[in-house]
Amino acid sequence: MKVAEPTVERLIQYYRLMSSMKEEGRKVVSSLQIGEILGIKASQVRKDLSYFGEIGKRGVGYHVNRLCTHIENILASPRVWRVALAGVGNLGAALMGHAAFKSYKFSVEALFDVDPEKVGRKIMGVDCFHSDEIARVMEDRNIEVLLLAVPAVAAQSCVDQAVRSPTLKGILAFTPATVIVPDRILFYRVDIFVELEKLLFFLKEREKNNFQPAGKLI
Amino acid sequence: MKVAEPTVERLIQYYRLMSSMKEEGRKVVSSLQIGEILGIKASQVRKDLSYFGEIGKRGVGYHVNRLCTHIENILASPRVWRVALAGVGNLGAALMGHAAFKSYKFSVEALFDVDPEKVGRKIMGVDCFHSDEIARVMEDRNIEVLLLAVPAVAAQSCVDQAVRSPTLKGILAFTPATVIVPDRILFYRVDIFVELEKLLFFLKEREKNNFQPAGKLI
DNA sequence: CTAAATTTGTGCAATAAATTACAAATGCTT
DNA sequence: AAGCATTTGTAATTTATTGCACAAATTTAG
Repeated sequence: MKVAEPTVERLIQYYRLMSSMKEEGRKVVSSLQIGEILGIKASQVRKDLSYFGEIGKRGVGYHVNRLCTHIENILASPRVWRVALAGVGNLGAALMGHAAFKSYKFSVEALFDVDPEKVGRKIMGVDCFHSDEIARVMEDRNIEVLLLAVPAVAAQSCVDQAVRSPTLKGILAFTPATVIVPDRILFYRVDIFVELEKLLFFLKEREKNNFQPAGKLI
Repeated sequence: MKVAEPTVERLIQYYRLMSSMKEEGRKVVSSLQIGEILGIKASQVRKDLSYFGEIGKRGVGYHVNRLCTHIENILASPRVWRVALAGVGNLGAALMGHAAFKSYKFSVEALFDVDPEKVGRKIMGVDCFHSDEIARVMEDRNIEVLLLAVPAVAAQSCVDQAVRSPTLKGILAFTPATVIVPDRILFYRVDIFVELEKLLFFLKEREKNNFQPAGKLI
């Protein structure tokens, strides 16, 4: 039973929404209401939510607490993933400091940087090593996931080192650089500049057509 | 003639690759080679590139300089977009400091923050205003695009202010918060934590199936 | 208790995107 | 100059994703 990527993405959104509704004390919600808030068609919401079994109640809607727990189970981790962050510049710091970064799904077990000011110290409670030690430390500390927040020029060399550790399973990269990664490693990318380019491109298209061809909502 | 989003995304990748090949002095490249580097099927590359007219040469491949200019024209801006950045924390600073952020396609005309240390000063040459002034300043300075790098709790209020300016056309948000945006505004989102959740989810799925069902490459 | 109003779950249709397969064009080799 | 090896462009097909429409379940009102 495999789940499509767009479905997982929406499940995460539903989960966030249910969490906040739970806090507000809301008890029940319909697919139409979920859809309106998130900019998704109600039928899509129902299809996504029913994929893992009947969880709603006909004529009523979805029970917020129940749905929340349900999605939590679907998205649950089998264990706490061991993560390392390479690049403790502004972006890395932004990540570390972000509330959403404190998750029970993973723990940050090592940092890497080339700045002598940072190497050898603990930053926010985590040991920072020199980037030359990525392979060794990742294996020693049994790191499964690498978050790559280094400058574009350093990206490939960090990846090359990281994949030498047999413990590595996935990489999430925040760099516009093209990197080569072996098939056995799951690779995801967050590319701010691609998104910005896309926004400007479709802004131009809208202007050309002189008005709005219904872009993305939320 | 409308262009699909996945196509635009790949065009941006092709453009980056061609730029770097151009610098390396490479003259010719085939769809197969492009595809291997970027993790895209050669046929997909050809379909994307031929969409705007025949640009390659059969039996030979694509001329790097020519292809570079070609894609540049497709992605070109009609003018320099006027952009503002709300939230000059770590993430905002990371953006401002990034090499890829210096583009001839847009110029940053205003910053917004609530920190009294920053408000009223120039940061990297750009005036920083208090977030309460978003609506006024955006209209005064004719800002068309807002980059939203504020904490989740502040996101909706910033958007509400920004959409009051009739000059606003698009928003790129870096927040996991759900925000309501009117249809006339083009809205894009970069959500690091959704990507991280997706990575962990599919890592779990791989493990469950005991081995790799060919994930995303690059 | 019956009828009307909601709202889910889901088979089927429609749309979007990726892949295949191959003719046409080009260059290289002999 | 003829034949072979490349490589593009694209029509046709396949796969993926979304949207529609309606039966089934539930609640509310009279």
